[in-house]
Amino acid sequence: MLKIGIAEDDPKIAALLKSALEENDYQVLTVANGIDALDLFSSESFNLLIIDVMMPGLNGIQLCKHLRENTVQTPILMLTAMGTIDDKVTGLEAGADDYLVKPFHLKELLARTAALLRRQPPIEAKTDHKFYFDDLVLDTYSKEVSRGGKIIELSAKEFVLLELFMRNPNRLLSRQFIAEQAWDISFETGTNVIDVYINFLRKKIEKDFERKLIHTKINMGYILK
Amino acid sequence: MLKIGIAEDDPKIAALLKSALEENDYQVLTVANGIDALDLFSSESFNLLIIDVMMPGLNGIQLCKHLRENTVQTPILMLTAMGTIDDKVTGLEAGADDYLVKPFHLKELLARTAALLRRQPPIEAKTDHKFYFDDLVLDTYSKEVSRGGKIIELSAKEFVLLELFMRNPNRLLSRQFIAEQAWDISFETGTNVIDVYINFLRKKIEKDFERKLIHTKINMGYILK
DNA sequence: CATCCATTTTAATCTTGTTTTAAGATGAGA
DNA sequence: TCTCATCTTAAAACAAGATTAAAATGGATG
Repeated sequence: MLKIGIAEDDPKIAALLKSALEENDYQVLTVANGIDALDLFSSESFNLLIIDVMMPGLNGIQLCKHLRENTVQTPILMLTAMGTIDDKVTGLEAGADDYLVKPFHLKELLARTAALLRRQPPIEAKTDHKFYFDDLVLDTYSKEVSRGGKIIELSAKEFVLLELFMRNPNRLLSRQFIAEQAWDISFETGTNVIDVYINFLRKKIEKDFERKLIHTKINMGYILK
Repeated sequence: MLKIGIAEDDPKIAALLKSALEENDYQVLTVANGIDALDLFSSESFNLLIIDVMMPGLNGIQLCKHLRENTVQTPILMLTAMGTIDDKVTGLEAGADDYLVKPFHLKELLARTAALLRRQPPIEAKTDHKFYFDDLVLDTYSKEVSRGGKIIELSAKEFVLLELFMRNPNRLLSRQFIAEQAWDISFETGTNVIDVYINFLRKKIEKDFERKLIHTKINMGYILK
């Protein structure tokens, strides 16, 4: 069952929303202020959050920002008071996915709710943006890498580095180039991070496999081939 | 400074994007319809184009196609309305590099913008990184050399030296010139590195083959012919 | 705020191969 | 034949990269 969290300080509106949504077979939890909302929405996982902009303590915008900063990805529907047109911009900027101006018809709320929930599985639709090389697959959306069908766990930096190679197959990449692209350093530092990370990558993507993919060209750089 | 062009007919969204991007130190130019966009994007050069699909006159897909036909290679980020999932496919087919479904988080826009800008044109792969002489091929992209289809492994210095010859076929290269170009030494040192490396090269690229390619001109230098 | 854990970076060592030096051999031209 | 430039080879000097461990960093958690 799909689970919806509501942050709304007006008890009448909160009750109205709750009953309307429950009638449509959603499971609903409500909180009456921003602080409680932050606690609840951060600790439990929801399919959708409905947040009122005007709340005592922590308002909807601030709440929204905090949640996004805590990497909460749940779709957020923002409820704004009429007249505050700029709330739309601010709300979206803070990380909301849609907004609704009060007063609204319950019908519209239900429609938008359904739309947002329907939009959740677009992760499946995002099957593009994959790079293939030999039996290695790198997906820039899910940030997943696999070789021969077997998922390989990479850290952020490891992923960025491998992505660079996958975007430039059969091209020799100098350390200088790699440093600029993956580490944003253009000057000469005495570091050997790149070597270390090449080593990390090799351990993860080559160790248990037959073919080597990342080759060293001494005094030149590395090449994926 | 990196320059971004935006084609968006909704002035509010356009302003929002502009200010967000400018805050991140991009230079931004906006146009409000497809026709103007085609004019501007064709005449001035940008590092990235952000194009809304829905626009009066010329829509984003058409604009994208026209630009690509005019050999504009700039990365394009397409903005599509919610729900029109197929726009994604159409957009990418028309030549866009990425797409973003409205409404979106500014954070995500900025992330994708950065990603697209970081990505350098892999189109480079197609053009002239290859030098040919007789049956010898030198590829500056992969740093590979082959003769008669057979791969030849060269060290960095050997490669640089051969590249010098391949860039100057049928030209007599003095030791002085070679020293300056390949070793960055302009003064007279008592070294014989060049002779030694010519010998290394000959062993690798001539030993197993019929025709000699590097010829000695006593008291003058060497020539590839 | 203190602690934990994973990630990222630095540093040091070891191995390997490249680059350079040096010196004797070869060969071309006078 | 003699001389000098070039070729060849081997060894020395050097630097690059692999690898490992340890230190620093940065979130997450209580």
